[in-house]
Amino acid sequence: MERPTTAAEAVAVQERLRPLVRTDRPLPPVRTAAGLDVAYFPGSDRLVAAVTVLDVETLSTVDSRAVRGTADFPYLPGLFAFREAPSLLRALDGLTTSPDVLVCDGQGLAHPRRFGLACHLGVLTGLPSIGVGKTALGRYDPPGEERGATSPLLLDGEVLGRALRTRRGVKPVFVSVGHRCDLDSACELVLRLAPHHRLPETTRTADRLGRDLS
DNA sequence: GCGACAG
DNA sequence: ATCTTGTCGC
Repeated sequence: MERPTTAAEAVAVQERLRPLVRTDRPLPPVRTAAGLDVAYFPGSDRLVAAVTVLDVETLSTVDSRAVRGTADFPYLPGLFAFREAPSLLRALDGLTTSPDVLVCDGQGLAHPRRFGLACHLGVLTGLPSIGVGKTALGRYDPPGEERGATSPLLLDGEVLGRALRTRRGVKPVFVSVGHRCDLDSACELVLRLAPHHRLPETTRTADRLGRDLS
């Protein structure tokens, strides 16, 4: 991936890659889904990028990879991908198998320039991708309390994702399309991946893997 | 000056 | 993201 030095350069990269995002078709059939997450060493820019690949039927882990690295870009809202994507791409390269979809820890189209981490990783790998954020970027009304309830996630007056209740009475997650996917199939998959907990099993296993090594 | 601000 | 105790609930 390209590695800009300044915020202005990073924005330019996003503007150039943005037209490559495809969201006009539903997610192709999915057998395996990858979870991606990054854990940091306390008080430093050292990190562990972790990827786990799960069988979506059994939710068992069929492949995984973790790599150590550094955050070579500061954390700036809207430029999050430049901090974590380089290491995550190295982790993906180390996998034995190629997952059918990437489930990313962050936003996809729900982004000031419509190019969040999930779009970024999707375009650079060519793989379908979905963004699942723990906090919203944009505004939303609380979805119904029951599991599976959704409400639109709005940014700049545009529907860019959905608040999705994966567990009754628990704060929703925020789903947006990354690449080669539509919002309906993205939410459907996230719900399948999160039968018991708030977050999908993909991000839970990746989070654990990275945390254990940091 | 004030509020917003993925991880 | 990470720093942090106890507490309520399944």
